[in-house]
Amino acid sequence: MEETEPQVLSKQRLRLWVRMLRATKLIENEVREHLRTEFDTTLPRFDVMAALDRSDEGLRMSELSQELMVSNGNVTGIIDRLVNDGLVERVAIEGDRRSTKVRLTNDGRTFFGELAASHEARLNELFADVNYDDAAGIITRLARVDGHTVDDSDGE
Amino acid sequence: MEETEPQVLSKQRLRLWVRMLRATKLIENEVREHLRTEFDTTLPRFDVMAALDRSDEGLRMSELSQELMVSNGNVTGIIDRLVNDGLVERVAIEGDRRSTKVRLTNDGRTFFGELAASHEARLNELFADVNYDDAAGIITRLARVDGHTVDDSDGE
DNA sequence: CATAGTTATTTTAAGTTTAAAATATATTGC
DNA sequence: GCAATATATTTTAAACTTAAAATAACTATG
Repeated sequence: MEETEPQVLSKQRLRLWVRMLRATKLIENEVREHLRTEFDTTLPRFDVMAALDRSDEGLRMSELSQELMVSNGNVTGIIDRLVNDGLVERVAIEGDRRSTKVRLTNDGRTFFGELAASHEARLNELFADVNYDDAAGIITRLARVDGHTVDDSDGE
Repeated sequence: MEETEPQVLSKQRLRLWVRMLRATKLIENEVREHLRTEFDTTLPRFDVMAALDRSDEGLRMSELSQELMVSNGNVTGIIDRLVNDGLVERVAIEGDRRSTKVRLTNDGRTFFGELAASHEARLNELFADVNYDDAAGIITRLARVDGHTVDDSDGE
């Protein structure tokens, strides 16, 4: 005995997607405003710095764009501006002159430290109505989502 | 007796947010590609048409931007292009010349019909590992998220 | 009915994003 | 070593996005 009404299931999945988009957009807008008003920075810049902060020796541009799931050329412009602001630096890679590693400067790491702490605090407010087990429930179920889409080679 | 480790809860909420972003971005990228390769259109255009399709007499620009949770000026450009493609039309509002309603043309409604069906089918594939109850579980929990953020006047 | 204030939209400037083309460097097969 | 191919990044053109400023039209008040 399997599904009696595949149409119902399909609609339910559509509802799920709309819900995911709505909840994400809502939080995202709040986070964006928080970063703008409190730190005069942007969400894309935050995302890039967060990825770099997670790595010690820095990342290649291609690693960065894969990690963030954005297009290749996109990262270039954001890094350019972060370099310009002195928050990020490009470091030559021994033996491959096509590529450079990109990493946070000391200033960048300090700045991102403040950002991250404040960001976590803000999220903690926004998710005030979601307790530990609620979060665990969503996390577990969402994990089921992203296994089915791309040929993701790195098992991060 | 309340929380023993608020720090742990805060971290959990941060993990939840990262998960939500990741899952959403993953699906979004797939949907974007689907719309591009199959219908030569974009996700923003789809979102606008979807909102218009849900209303019979059309929406004002401000209603549209609220519905989609994007900035005011953003919608202008997308509508301009959809009008240019003959999928959307602007209709004067009796008694208020500041504003016009925007609605799908017949062509637009037909085109969106195909889009929507194919979109639902694609989502159904992407969420293949999420059954009805999984979806219900996420939907319920995510609903708890977006009640706590904005001063949302319309109780949709 | 004129002025002040409000509301609805568009325009603007800067930044982000994508997909595709171009550039530069490595690697592989002769 | 040289040509062909592959890899890594940047550049480009078009679209999208935001926040803020500008424009236009409505509403209320005197």
